[in-house]
Amino acid sequence: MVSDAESAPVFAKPPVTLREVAAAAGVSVATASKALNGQGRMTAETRERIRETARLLGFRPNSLAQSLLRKRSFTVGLLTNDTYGRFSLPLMAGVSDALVDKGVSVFLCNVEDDQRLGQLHVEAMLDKRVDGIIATGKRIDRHLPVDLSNLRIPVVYAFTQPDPGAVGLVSDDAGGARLAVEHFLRLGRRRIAHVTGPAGFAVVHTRAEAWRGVLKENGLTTSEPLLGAWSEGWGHEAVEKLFGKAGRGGQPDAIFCGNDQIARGVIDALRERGIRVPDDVGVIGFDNWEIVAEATRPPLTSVDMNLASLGREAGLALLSLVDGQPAAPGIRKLPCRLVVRQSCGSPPG
Amino acid sequence: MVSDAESAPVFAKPPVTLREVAAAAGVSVATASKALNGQGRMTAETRERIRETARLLGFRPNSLAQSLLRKRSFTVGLLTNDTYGRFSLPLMAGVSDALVDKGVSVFLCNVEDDQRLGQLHVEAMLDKRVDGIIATGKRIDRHLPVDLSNLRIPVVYAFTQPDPGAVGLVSDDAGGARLAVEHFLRLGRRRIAHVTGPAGFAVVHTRAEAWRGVLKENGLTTSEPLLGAWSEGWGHEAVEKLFGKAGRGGQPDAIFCGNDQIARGVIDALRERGIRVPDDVGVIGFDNWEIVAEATRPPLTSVDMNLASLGREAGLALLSLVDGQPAAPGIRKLPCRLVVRQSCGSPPG
DNA sequence: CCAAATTGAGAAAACCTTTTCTCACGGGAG
DNA sequence: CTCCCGTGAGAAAAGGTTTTCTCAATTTGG
Repeated sequence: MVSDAESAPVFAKPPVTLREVAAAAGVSVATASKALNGQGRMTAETRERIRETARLLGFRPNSLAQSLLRKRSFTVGLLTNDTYGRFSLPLMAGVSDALVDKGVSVFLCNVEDDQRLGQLHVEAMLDKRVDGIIATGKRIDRHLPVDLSNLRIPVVYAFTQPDPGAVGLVSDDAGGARLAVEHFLRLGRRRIAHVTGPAGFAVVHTRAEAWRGVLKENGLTTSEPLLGAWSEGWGHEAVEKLFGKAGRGGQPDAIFCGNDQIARGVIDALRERGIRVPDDVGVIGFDNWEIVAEATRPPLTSVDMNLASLGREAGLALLSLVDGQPAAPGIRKLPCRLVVRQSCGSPPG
Repeated sequence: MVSDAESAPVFAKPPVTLREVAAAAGVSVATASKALNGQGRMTAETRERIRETARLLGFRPNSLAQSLLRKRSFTVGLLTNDTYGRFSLPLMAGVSDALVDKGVSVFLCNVEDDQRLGQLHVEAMLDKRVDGIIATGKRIDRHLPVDLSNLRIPVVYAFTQPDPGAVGLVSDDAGGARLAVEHFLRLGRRRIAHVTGPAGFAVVHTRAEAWRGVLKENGLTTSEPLLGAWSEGWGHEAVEKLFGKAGRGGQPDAIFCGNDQIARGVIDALRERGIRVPDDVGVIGFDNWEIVAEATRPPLTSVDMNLASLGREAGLALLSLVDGQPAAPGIRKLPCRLVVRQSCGSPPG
């Protein structure tokens, strides 16, 4: 039977301090500290006795005290404005994953697109003496609504526009696009269209350039990319434009889409027109948003930006900056990866 | 012109300390502290002079030192296993949102479904002296892979299975289901089917019970819910089952779906069969996953679990626990909200 | 057997802030 | 003129840990 008196104030007893360990082991705090950290000189027997005592008492050093002294909090801030998006989550997981093993914890700071909120969070992080900051967002070509340029701690930008002279990590969108188009070429497709998002996004142009580049390199005729919205609806419309005038020989046998939602719209529209995917037309998307890619019929081949890796790299980059290792400023691009499902077809052989 | 020597080691200068402020103002640290905190006694003139000095020097108190003394770190941990999911993100945003104004920062800890990782994160949080922990996940009826039952700090569970005797916050799934079914009834629908996820999920039964309950209360005949998967594919199949035998008079005029993906599959399948939505059959989904709900044709009416509010409430609950206010243990259910779009139809009038 | 070197361990300062005491000084009351 | 009290401000301890310095005791070398 558990009494109320027993269960209620269960979180009252304070943690064990080094002083208590020292007392229990019959040594000074200095000796105890050195014993546990493998520092200083003492008999192996003493060291072991202290360690055993600490273990028995469940001693865990107070990070706050350690941080105060060492001027390292083993804490970093993660700033994002991608509240509901799907980009920041894998990225955050990657960051967290890279850092937890080194004993570094991550402050999650959601700043929306709000200056005031950004300011608030940055100040809170600074006050808590974070060792560094990772800035991330939903767009590679936009700044967060905060100024991180004159902080006295290192900053790494991942999947967001870096300040000039700062360290930035982004996905290699051009490379990702090449991956898709070259895959189509290997499968024998020759008339490859590109349906993508609005002109206002930098990645729209990056990917379109790469698409066009691969076609040119292979001596194929190029056309204009179809710019629209990042939506299924636009995918439908685009199919209308591409296949509207029936019977024309110039209709594509492959469509490279700017994201998975567009691709989904494209595939649905093609099916409704009785055009078979992948037999008549192959489709490749971008983002590899699994829940969408796997629900299309057939399942969607898509370019994955490896956001978790990006997050991991960002975490590691920040850490080495914190350790005083100067990092080459500028933007580093991390490779994408093509996840092949069934929407792109199989080799002709 | 900015010289390299100037821009490179920009994060070398240490922050201003209270001691420096005191020196600059010609007082002791004690007086400086009191001046800035509005404590102690001194001439208004002295206080103002110190404040002005602090402002000029850009002094910000070191949270680490404050925490050490006050035994409050103004920091909480947020534990989740929903790495890529869409539930935890709005929830986390809500938590962060509720706490940032009170100067509390949130440690993001992604534990996947990994015991070791969970252990690691909890220990890191404890070492950093978080004031409390919020546990959240992707399923209401599953525990996180960590034992939080004997911590000496308060824990609040949000959208995950709480330990017995703990404080838990979840969405009111039964209420949400009622919202949907009653909406159908108000629109004059009478034969309302229910297509939902696998039997292994508690919410499947909760929502199904509520659905059946509303039908019974209104004297309508009830049937068995169709249990399957949380996927579009299952939505398709379910339509097959419901409308397979053509001509039967008992075919539904409304379908309440267990999530938005199922609803999406249902709507697509209905369209392919030439059944008009919402004219012939109304459809309502669950989760209000906007990116899906808005892409269905027609846009999907759906039950929103108000996850951001849930997160906010969880944050506030934890805070009052931290402040020593005893909270009633047990599970508190927060209301859902029906977001009406076009898939459910309009009133007959 | 003595001086020197080494060893084991503790004292104390430092990190930065808050808070409780203490104290000097000036003014008012008796 | 003395006593007491209120006022303004500083000294010091506390919080938990790390690290440098110091010192006594023991061992080594001559």
